[in-house]
Amino acid sequence: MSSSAVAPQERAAELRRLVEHHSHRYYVLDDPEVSDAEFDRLFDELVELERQHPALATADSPTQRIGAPPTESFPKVPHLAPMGSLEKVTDEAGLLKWAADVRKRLGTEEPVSYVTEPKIDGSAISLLYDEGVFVRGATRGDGTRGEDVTPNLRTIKAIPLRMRLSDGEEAPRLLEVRGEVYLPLSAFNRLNERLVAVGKKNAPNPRNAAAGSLRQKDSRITASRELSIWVHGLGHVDGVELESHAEAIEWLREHGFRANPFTERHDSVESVARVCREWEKRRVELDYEIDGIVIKVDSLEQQRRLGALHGRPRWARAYKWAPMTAQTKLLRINIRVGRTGNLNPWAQLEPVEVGGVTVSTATLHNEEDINRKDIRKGDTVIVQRAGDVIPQVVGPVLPHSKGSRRFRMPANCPLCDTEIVKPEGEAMHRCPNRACPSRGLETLIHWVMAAMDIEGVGEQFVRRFWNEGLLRSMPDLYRLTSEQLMEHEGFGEISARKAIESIERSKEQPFMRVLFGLNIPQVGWVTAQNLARHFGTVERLMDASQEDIQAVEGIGPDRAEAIAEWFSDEENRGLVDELAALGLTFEAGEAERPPEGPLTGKTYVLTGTLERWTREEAAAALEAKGAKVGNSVSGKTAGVVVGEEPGLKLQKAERVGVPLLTEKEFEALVRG
DNA sequence: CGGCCTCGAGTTCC
DNA sequence: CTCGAGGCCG
Repeated sequence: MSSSAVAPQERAAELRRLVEHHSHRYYVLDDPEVSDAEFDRLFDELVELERQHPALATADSPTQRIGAPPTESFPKVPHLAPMGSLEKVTDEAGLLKWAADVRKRLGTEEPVSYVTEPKIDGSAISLLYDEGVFVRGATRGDGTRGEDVTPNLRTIKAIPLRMRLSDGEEAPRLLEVRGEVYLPLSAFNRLNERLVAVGKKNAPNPRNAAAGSLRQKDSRITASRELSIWVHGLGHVDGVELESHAEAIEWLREHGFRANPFTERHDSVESVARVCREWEKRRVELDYEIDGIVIKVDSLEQQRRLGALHGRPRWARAYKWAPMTAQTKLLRINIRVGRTGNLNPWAQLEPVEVGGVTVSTATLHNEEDINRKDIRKGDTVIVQRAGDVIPQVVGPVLPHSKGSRRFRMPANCPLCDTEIVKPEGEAMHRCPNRACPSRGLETLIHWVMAAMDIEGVGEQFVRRFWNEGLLRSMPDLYRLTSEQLMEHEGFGEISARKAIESIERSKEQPFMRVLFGLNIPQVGWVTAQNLARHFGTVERLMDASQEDIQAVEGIGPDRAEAIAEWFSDEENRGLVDELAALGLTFEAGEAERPPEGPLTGKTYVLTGTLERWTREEAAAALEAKGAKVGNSVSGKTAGVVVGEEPGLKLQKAERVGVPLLTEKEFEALVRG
């Protein structure tokens, strides 16, 4: 039917070659040569041609990746060469011990090279090529037999359906390629968004999502999951002569396979150790999860001599880092009432080690968040440390614990029994009772710790004397005597006097700190400073109208209203008067006037640790020149000072294009 | 009104 | 650190 002069057979072969070529550029090399539209045009033409001439639709045609009918189960198939698992080491000592063992077995005179590659947290698979054509793919299974998931693997575009061969080159009779199928983090996030949008359970982590996607009965679902693959070695091979692992990786690349770009060869174990250390920090840069580094002896001849023990090769090790995520039991969901009256649910967990520390509690933010993730009391949950620091509950490991129910915020405050309110459209529930005991206590802690920074008087001190009934408000603090303290265990004459002295000294703290400590809604550190500077004295602030307040930098109608309302309350006015009578500072001074300097109007951000400066010293030096020190990088940031072990702010700065400063450049800046 | 940016509030461990 | 939300600018 075709009007083309070219025979359909030839045109199909041509199209298949082109589609394969561009697909390889796009999915394996990440370096496309043609537009997506152009690619689609070629692909569509091939589909149409094969529709008209069904005989042309061979199994290795790129059109045959999707559309296999659902299978009932996955048959078990043997691996030609066994898929061993790797012995692991967890620290440098273990690595060096292994290297020493390798040298001993090979003879200490013999040089040994190693190859390192990221250890992908995905699903291990083996791909079988018969005369260069992909015919079967299987999971690891028990190492000798795995599950045949060929239709699903065919949907992964980075897996060549046919090996790339150079002119005249003959494909090996049989070839096994080993690799790790994984779900890129970006695809994982998209998947979870989709699942949640249609009311389905989200996947707990990319590894489970990858394994689950691979075992879908319907390969069309697998096709929608955007899986990819890194290949990292060969199993059984017919007639290919190679001498080293590095050569094998190169050979795989040449034949169309996708091998990880961070595969590196090393001549010393010290160099290997450095890579293991470096990647523990750098792993967040990748769009896939890695949980360690795989180290292999490079020479295949040495590998053969080293052999295996209990199916585990002596010539390779997995250097595994402490996990960033862990599973543990959610014992119960507790409620804390913050200083503003907000109700914060938090998880009491069975203690578990995550990233090197033991975690037993984690915030759960609010009711909506808990139910979006569908976290329930009694569930086994996944815990991770966000940004490597703050523990967070990612989600439940299904199924839920027996008889569990969705979480509901209590109707009444757990501390004062007042009915809880939740403003429409807001995420937080709150206890509206301003006299709620929890708020009083939290306000005092805020005063002592955050605002006044009273040395030797911390949270434990406040809690203790609160419970004794000696401390109910900020003024009470200034009426404490050393005699009263000495009646309590742990306070001698000296420690009691010291505590009272530092409380006394806090009266010298500047106006802005006092304002911050009053716990006025929506007034934090910055707004307190702006208010103090703008009004100068507390009298002027107390008498200001809402419009007056709105004239302050950074304050709009919402904050102005909250502030005006706070100062119109009789109880609050009484508190201010009482504190003023006790001698606290209610007039702006030096602290409220930031120095003018060459850097006025500029904001800098610090990340990592500097050699010769603490964070505070560096911030003070910048502020002395008139600069502000910000916490997050944005397009308006004047520069980011980068120290050792920088955090995510460095990447943000690079992305946004903010200038980076070394410690030297920073010093020149604050000196000049 | 949308999109950035900044600020506030709560947060964990040792 | 992260989230949510208020403020501000175009």
